[in-house]
Amino acid sequence: MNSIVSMLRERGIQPTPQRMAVAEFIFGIKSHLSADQVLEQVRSKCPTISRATVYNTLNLLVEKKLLKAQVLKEGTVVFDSNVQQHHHFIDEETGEIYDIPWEALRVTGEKSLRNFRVRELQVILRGKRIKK
Amino acid sequence: MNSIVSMLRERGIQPTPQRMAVAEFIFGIKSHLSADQVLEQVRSKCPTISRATVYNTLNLLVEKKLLKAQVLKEGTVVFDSNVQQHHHFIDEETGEIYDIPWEALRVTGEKSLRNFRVRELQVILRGKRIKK
DNA sequence: TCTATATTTAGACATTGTCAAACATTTTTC
DNA sequence: GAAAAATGTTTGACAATGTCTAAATATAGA
Repeated sequence: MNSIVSMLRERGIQPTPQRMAVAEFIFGIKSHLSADQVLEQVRSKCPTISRATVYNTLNLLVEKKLLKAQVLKEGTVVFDSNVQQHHHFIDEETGEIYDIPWEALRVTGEKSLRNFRVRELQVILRGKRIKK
Repeated sequence: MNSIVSMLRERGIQPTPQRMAVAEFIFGIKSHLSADQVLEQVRSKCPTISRATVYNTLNLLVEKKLLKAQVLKEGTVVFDSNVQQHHHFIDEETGEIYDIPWEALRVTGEKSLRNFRVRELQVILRGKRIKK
């Protein structure tokens, strides 16, 4: 039985062909893509899908906590299939986004902030990725 | 002598009336506004200024390090007249952005990241601002 | 002043995102 | 089981953000 079908059904999402095409694509990659980049890729499997449906589906998956929308790039939201807490590194030359494991960094002091109830936090690092 | 005029001249920026209007406005507020919000406000002082000039001027001030462009809001860059290192808190209900002083938080571990040369970092906190 | 350079402008264009209406599906009623 | 109603899904058209160009305007230097 297709695991993505049950994943969607568990959250009360009807697995229409369009939604399946989007979900199968986005859960099959690790990169951080914009909605239009997802559209472009999904169209190769499902050429008639509309832009609005891709946007609707991605936002629905975010609402159902299967996906996370991240504000990391200028001008566009990117979608992250990693919904665990983690940080991000952005290569300033290429724009490429890399996940940094939660355990790699430690942030302290947010508990002492008066006037702010912190629900989540992340560190955004910028610099140059070093080719190994 | 007007301090903004000398500030611009020091960086080799000709202080035209349009640039002065943008600079006086943006350096006189603490909020984080988008280019179109700046346009709207500046037009009340200088009604004939064009959208392109506001975009050009803001980007020029960023290039000359008098302003920092921040990717904090979906869909638009915001401009921050605080160019010192600091963190940001975003109220998830209102979208309001608050500066968090650099000293309020401590981040450790970024020196040990293999494969990444970190040039700058900031913590992005999200939650609810508590009315005092 | 004349000339070269710098700046501003309106509008065209590209990209990202939203919305109301059209369309399809499921449920209810008989 | 068919028709009607309610619900859910998809779509094209539209709005907002940002960049670019070419023409007009302003400024600085000889």
